[in-house]
Amino acid sequence: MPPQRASTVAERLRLMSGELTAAERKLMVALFANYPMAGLGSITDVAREADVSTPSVLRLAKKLGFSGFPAFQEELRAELSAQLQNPISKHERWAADAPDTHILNRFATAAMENLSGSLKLMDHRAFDAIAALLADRRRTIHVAGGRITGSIAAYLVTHLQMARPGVNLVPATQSFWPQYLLDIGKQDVLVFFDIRRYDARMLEFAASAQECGAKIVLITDQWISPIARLAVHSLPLRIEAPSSWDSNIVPLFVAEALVAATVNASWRETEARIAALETLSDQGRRGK
Amino acid sequence: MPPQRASTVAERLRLMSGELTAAERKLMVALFANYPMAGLGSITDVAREADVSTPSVLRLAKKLGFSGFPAFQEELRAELSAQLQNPISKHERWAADAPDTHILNRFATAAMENLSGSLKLMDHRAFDAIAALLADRRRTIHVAGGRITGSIAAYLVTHLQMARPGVNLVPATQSFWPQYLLDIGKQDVLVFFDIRRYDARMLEFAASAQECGAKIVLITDQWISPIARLAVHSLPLRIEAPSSWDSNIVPLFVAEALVAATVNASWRETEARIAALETLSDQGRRGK
DNA sequence: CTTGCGCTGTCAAATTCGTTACACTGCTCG
DNA sequence: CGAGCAGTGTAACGAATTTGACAGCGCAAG
Repeated sequence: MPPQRASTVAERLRLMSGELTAAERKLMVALFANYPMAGLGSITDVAREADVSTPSVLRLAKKLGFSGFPAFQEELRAELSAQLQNPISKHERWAADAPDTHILNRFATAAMENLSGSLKLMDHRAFDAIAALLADRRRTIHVAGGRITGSIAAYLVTHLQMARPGVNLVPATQSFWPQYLLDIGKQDVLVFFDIRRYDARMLEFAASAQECGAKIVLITDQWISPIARLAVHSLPLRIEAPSSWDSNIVPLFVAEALVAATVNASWRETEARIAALETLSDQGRRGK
Repeated sequence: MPPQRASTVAERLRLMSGELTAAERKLMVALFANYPMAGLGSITDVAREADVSTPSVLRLAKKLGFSGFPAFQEELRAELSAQLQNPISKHERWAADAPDTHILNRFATAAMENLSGSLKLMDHRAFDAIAALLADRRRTIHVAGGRITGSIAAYLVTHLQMARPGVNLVPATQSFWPQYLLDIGKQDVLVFFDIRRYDARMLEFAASAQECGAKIVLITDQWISPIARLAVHSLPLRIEAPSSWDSNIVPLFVAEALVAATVNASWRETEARIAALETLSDQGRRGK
């Protein structure tokens, strides 16, 4: 086990720099030349880079207190990893005065990790392409969700309807689906929310819709719904939660961001619509 | 030599994400969880981290166009090295390769600020008290939302119904409200989602419900709905978004956290219910 | 000049790693 | 319902790495 005094390998090396032999100093110089990347190859690579023999590298590692070269290397990786890690891990206190184990704080941590994890996983060009589809007024939009995700789908529809005409929510009742398919045209866009416990019926529905010529867009979890095979664009999201069920915060996030992107993409047409909606709402309010 | 089309391994993975198998997706998720460090251990480590077998890692590497795992790893190291020398990498990146001004990144920043701001604003004892009310099976729960927040209310109802009996969604159609009031009893709990553009009708409804003896719980924004005067507990949340409309991510967050807290508070009773639900779902699936 | 000590590189053993071959599982299609 | 297939894991092989042992070299002290 490495000593606890100096936290990093670099620090430990500097502390010991007085007691290093010639070969070890060559190694140190080579390592600092681009730290810590230079230490991440095989022991052979490191030795050749510093122009010393392989055992010299091993001897240095042991001198620094590691059990062997792999242990040394793992420490380097851990340091680098910590350095790269998102500052999210900076334990910024969440709910004031509540313990870290409080459900609010645990959920907050999970939500943050899901969000940043999803964004790393996500292809932003797919996102942009979806927004462009949604902004295309020649296309009719249909949004479908399952038992749980139905609320998210409804949320997306509510907002999209404020931004553009021709937006429909696919009914939750599955027996309506066959007749609903009748209204799906060649240029239509179908947005599916499908997260695990994937619904086999929804897959069938997607297949039928695709045969009608509709474009399929999928918002799913990291394990990816089978509908992905039919979709022109898929967004895999992280949805883990410290709970009996999954978290739909990130799907909602995506829905909101898609609406905003859609509005941006067709601002000229949307502007007037939003203004008209405002007027109508005010009238409705005053009228009562 | 790897193909030149996509410059980074991450990019290549995203391009191929549609053609990945289940094990390969697990690897992708694990790799992105801390990219690219997660790929720098031995092939055994990488496999264990993603919970797949060693050959699956190798297969993915070959699928991406590398001659073998070492070639794949060397590419990752090269990327990391380049990234470390560029000061750009200091920017904690959200969506990979997307500019900071991309709507996804702006929304992500807003979501984080809303969440941490809400938690600092929130009284966690009020939260716990609400959870205790929701967990009390002697009380019937009613959840109401407005035009926008209706979806969030529906989401809360869907989940609460899985955890306990006696949970109702107040219908969105306002003309049903008078008759709905008939069913509200003395010990009932009414959860309102009311964020700005507060609905005057909802305030009236809340007042009537309170006169029936129901306990009012309010989830609102930082400007606080007038219903707060009637409520036994209020949770003010931050909901700003870089968009024409407000963000309901934090309200959804609260809904999910409340469900989890409710489940925790009455686990003994809930456990059996969840198990029964599982059984019924499976039967329903197999039965069809 | 010689002796002894410490450092370093060469070599080979042991272990771990990367890779290939094969068998099993679950799904799709006839 | 059975055959075929894609996908996955287990197990064995070969390759590379890591590590220990040993011998040569240089330096310093006697």
